[in-house]
Amino acid sequence: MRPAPEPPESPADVRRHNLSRVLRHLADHGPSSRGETAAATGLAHGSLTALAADLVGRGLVREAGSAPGGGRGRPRQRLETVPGRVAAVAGRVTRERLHLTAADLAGRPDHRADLPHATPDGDPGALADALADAVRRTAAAARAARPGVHLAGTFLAVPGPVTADGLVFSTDFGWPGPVDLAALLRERLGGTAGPVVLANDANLAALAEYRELTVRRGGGAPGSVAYLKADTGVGGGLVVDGRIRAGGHGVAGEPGHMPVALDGPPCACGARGCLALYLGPEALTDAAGLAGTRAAEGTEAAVAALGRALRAGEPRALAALDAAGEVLGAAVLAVTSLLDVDDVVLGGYLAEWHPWLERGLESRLAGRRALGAGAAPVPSPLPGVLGADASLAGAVALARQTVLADPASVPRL
Amino acid sequence: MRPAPEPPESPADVRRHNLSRVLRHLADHGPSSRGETAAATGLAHGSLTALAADLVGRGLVREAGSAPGGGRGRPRQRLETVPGRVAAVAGRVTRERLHLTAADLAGRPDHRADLPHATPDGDPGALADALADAVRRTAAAARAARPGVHLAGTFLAVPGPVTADGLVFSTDFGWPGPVDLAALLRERLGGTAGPVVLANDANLAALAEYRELTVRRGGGAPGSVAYLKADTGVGGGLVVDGRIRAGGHGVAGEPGHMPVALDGPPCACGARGCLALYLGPEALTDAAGLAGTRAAEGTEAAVAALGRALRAGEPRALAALDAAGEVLGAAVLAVTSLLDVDDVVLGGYLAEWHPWLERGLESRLAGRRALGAGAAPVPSPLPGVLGADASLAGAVALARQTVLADPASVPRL
DNA sequence: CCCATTTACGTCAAGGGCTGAAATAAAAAA
DNA sequence: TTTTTTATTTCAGCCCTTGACGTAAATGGG
Repeated sequence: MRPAPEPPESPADVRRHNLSRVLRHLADHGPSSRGETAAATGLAHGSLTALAADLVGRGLVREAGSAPGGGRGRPRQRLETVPGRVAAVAGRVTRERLHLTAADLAGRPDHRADLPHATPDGDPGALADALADAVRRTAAAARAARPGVHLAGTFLAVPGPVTADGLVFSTDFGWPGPVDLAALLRERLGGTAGPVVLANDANLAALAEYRELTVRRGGGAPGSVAYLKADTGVGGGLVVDGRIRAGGHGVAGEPGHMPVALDGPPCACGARGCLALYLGPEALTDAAGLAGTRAAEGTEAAVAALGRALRAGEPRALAALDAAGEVLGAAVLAVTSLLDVDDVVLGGYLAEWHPWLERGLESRLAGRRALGAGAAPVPSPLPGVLGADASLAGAVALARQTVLADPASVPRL
Repeated sequence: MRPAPEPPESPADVRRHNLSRVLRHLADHGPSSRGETAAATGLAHGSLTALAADLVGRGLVREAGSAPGGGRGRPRQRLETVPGRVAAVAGRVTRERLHLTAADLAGRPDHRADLPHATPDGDPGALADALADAVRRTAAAARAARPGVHLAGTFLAVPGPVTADGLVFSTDFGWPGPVDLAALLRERLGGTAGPVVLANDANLAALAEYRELTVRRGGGAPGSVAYLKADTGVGGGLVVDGRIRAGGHGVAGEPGHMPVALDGPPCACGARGCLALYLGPEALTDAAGLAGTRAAEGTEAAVAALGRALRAGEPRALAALDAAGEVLGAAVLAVTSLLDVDDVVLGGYLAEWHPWLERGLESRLAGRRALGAGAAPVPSPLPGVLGADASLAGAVALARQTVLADPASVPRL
């Protein structure tokens, strides 16, 4: 693809790396003194003075008084990150709507907008116009609410694969081929609100659930998560060593058309027994006996009806979820065989209906450790906790990651 | 796992990176002048003078006369890598034998040894003793043949997963739990022949086939390959961005127990419809009607018999391979859905019998691009070209990668 | 109340790296 | 032989980290 541009390294890169190292330590481990931070990062004390001064100068870090309960000697001055210094415009674009928010890097959303975009199918320019307008509005609101805030950029979740070059493929928008939506947006925004970054919505949801999981477990080393969701379709994403892995074509971790049954029914994609044929909304609602509802009121209504049926304990619905759990269990085995991830997280209605999937999952995954006592354990899939906002949270997480990776991108005050 | 040691960066790391950048350019693109190299790497001319002098001082690079056919002006002095400056001990350890060789980094093997090791099952110390002895012998031969050669280390392919910490799990050797074989070997070698690096044999085979593929295609940007092999069992490996990805537990890309059939037969691992139940040597020879041969003469003989049957065109053998091709096709779809690799490479008898697998593969993979014109193409699996020596070649490739990543590890002359 | 002790942090010279401009080297053309 | 052209080397300037040393700011004993 790209002609291997891999740039040379310079002293400036060393600085970037070490600034990032210090800022990430403070962000992940809470307030700590210069000395503690130096010890934790392996940097010399002298370097830490300079690095801390740099971060303070950019408004990213501040002194938070002396640490309590010290013994003798000069008390430690604690450093902490400044919550509101940096924000980003985060968004989610769907076929019909634009969800936008300005969030600080802790993830607190603000200035939320949720508007329909009546842009004609297949016209990327019109969508870019609507998006640019909404982004400008959100950015302006964020700037007005917190004067002096640095906007780290515009991070958008889009339905469809995004390549390393930023091209978006999306049949959702009626685009037959690749569209450089980021470039269209940049043209219209002209550098306001910083760089424009697009990513696949399921990948961002994976990142958000990954972050949620690591925060809940108290930080620690970066791990890996495979995310598997179903709502309007079956999708997924992959986070390895804390970073989204989308593959060269942007479709890594997309399990919808992974075959799980050799002699399964034929799929529109040309293969047979694809996962989507078992876990997709059409298949699942039909299996639960809601084909009539689906035909009459649409797929979304049928999914809602299935949810009600499950809570009511209707036998056909329960049986359908049992079967789906088994298929999901097989898919989880395939994922863990190939990817060796620490965790598998479910999203969409797979998360919502996790209690009813557990029996089927268990029947496929129980006893699976038997072979090779020391071999990798197969993680039980965990229900995601972020719901429909996962990809929006993922956009914020990506913004956070971007700033933490290069604190020097934030201007000096 | 590890407590996130991520070290700080210093000017020395810049040097390491840029030395590597220059040496890799020369290794991958053949001889080129300082000016050309500077342009290709993005380094300043002045820096290149110093970097080239450093590499020359370590004996890794030499001047190769002026470039032919220049126009006016001072002719370009070409730089080229020195083939014999660095070698490594590469090896493959199986249940019964030790294969060892000393190879220069271009991959030319030398001083090949292939000896049985009659070490009692389950005794890592005895295996380490035998290995250390063979490694010492090979290293001594390499040093004698080329005085002054730098030995970059000992790189060994082992059957079984290797974790990031170097622990080896191997039921092949009758070890019930993890063994730090590298540490045992280091104790015995005491720094002779450099660092000891262990890696999974299938992962190394994947690396070797990846390198073979990129070299054949004329270099270029690092890509990704999924490797799928069957010989005494079903295994595989994963190379992404030119590097082995083994996952946190060392089992990424191990497809043997990936389920491909929801209602398939039960497997010893506790799951159903595992890939190994269709492509493993027992399953395949039985399907071809060679169960009798297998019972009488063993699995290896049955596999050989199946090879003869295929070449003889026996219908049952051909039918078994057709069916296996279909299963393999489904597995390839699963792999490409989850991993978005550029290529899938087959190894073991899957490579050898590729002609007979093609029909089944084709029937599963043809027309698979239909969905989403711009979506990722599904690559047709390619037969590997390295045969049984793939993992040994992979050990050499890993040695090469290690030296190219840190030329400063080679001492000044 | 003062001072020694202890701990944290700031300062600064030294060492190494990269850059880019100017100087030098080496060949072909005039 | 001189000029022109192109490649490479040299060197001053700047940035980064390190580690020793000095200073700041507390506690506790006399």
